[in-house]
Amino acid sequence: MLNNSQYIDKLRSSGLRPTKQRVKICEVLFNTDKTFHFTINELVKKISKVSNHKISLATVYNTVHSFKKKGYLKEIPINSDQSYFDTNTSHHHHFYDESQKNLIDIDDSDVEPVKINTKIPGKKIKSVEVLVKVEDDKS
Amino acid sequence: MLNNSQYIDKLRSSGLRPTKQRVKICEVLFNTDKTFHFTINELVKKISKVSNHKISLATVYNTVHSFKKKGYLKEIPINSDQSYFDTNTSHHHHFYDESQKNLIDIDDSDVEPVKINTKIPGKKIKSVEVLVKVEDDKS
DNA sequence: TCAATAGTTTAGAACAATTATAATGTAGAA
DNA sequence: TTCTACATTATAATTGTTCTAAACTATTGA
Repeated sequence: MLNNSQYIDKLRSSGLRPTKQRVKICEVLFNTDKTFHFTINELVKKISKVSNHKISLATVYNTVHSFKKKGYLKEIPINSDQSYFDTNTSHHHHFYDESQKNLIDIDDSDVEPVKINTKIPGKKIKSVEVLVKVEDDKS
Repeated sequence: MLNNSQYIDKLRSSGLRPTKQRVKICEVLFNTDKTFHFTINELVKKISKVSNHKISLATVYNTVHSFKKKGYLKEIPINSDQSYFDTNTSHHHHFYDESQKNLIDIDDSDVEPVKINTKIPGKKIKSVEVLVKVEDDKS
């Protein structure tokens, strides 16, 4: 929940020029209490709903990728025809409802720490993500 | 590690006609002690290495999808430009080395049971998969 | 204040993975 | 053997994403 000048500062301080397009995308992504999941397509639609000045698809891709690189967004590992991104960059997990193609956050505190009793020589763990696939309970 | 007539039985018993192509793909996928991970592209290459009668790309896609539906293959949830499949359909997890785009199995016994302390009304858990992303340890 | 320049945006082309199409082929049942 | 439903095939179509190269703009420093 920041205002534009704060987005400008944030962008500048991370080495990204605060262009109109980037600030607009910040507004759409971060001007809310809730974090959310989105695909590029959904983001494009949301932008055009909020703004009358359209941002080109290439710019949306570029911006999402640079925000991901800067750590403002996370990519969620699920198999889908599209990539999902998450404005919640804290450590957490997901339910994925395959029937409705719906993603739901699982708070890190709702998952007991995952203990991995094996390792790969020369590699260190970067992240541990749990994906819980659910389906309709017909019982 | 089955022979062709066993694959034929297996296919027939799951309602899939044992065509030449499906039996050949069974051989390529399951005629080994080790389970492995593959993309459709890699599978196509492997088939053409083993056999001189080529199977069309569409058939490989169709077959992999029907094998997945029958539970002979699992799709591995990672973000990539291609889908990864796994001949190991038992419950297990993965390391993903992003720098080398390399997937490594983690035995279920090497991961302490993942306890999820929340649920979604009306849904039941279908699977719980852990993806551990690793990177080079420069320390 | 005003170029210079390096980073950005853009439309559209290109690309790659996957799916659809529709004609031909084949397994299994009668 | 013949019929029918299911499979395979080559190819076209589709879709998500990346590339390209020209136009644009934020920043620097003269």
